[in-house]
Amino acid sequence: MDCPSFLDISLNLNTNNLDRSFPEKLPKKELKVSTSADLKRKWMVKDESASELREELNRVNSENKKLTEMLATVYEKYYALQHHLEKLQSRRQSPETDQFEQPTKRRKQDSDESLSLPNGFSSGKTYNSSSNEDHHHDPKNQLLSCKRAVTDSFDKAKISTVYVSAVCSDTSLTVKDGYQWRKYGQKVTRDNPSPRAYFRCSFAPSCPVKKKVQRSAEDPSILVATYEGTHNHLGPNASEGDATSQVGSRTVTLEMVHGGHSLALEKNERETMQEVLVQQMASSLTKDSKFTAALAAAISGRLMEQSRT
DNA sequence: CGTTTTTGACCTGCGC
DNA sequence: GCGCAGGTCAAAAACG
Repeated sequence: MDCPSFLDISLNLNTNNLDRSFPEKLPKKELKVSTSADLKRKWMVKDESASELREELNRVNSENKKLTEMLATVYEKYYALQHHLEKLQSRRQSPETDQFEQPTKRRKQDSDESLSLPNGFSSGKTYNSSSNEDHHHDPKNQLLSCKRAVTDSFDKAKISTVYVSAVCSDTSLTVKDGYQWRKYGQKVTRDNPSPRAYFRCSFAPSCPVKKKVQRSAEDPSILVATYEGTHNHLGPNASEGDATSQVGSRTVTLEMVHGGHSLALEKNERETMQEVLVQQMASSLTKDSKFTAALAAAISGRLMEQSRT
């Protein structure tokens, strides 16, 4: 899958411009130093360091290229996932072709859910999109946040569902959203081999919010978190629940445009996505002790060289 | 030792 | 009324 043109995924380090500047400057200096043997020796040292710098720039350039390729791969995977969801959405709209439809009896509540995407991907019932959770879940933090509006006036608990990508091998069933949760139960449900975990906000009983987390039966790499209720206390700790921490845990989230059955991203969301990816890469690099050590060594080495000349 | 997680038992609501 | 399935409780275990 090609990256769309609106996404400039190259990491512009301006190394090419620097590289081009060297040949222009060098000859001028060489003319001057040719009159003095000492200056000539000095210049030869500088020339060596210039070639070193060129090598360094070449190395950085190739690294830049690799990073660009990595970023392209990330985009590729993202769009594949998006396409997959789009397919599921279209299946939902044509129930006669819904291969996931459960022939057996279901509870009324579940039947509502089965009207839409299979395996709890969405709900035929519409839910309120203005719940507190939705405000707390920054678009950056959510892979897919399917918002729904409550039509049932008796349902005072606002419900929202969030889809989060997760590592398949990770069986913890935890969705980092900044809040602290206490697990109070786990159950294996009939239509999904993976267990469903039940969480209460750790501020309970003063905070009534509950959360259910279960792997999607369709795609085990996706965790489906269902939030019920509204937090009646201050929001999550920024250091815990902000976009950076989510990025760090390899969770990339986006809002899904639900009303028009379209998965097309709004322009600002694309920019957000781009920012998130750049942050992710920067975060990965700064967390890599080898990289930072090498960078520090290179910088200090260069400073030492300059101080000597 | 206090807090959190696990897990089997129990409760509740729905369909037949 | 019965059986099934989801949701909750609470004692025990695990953890820091």
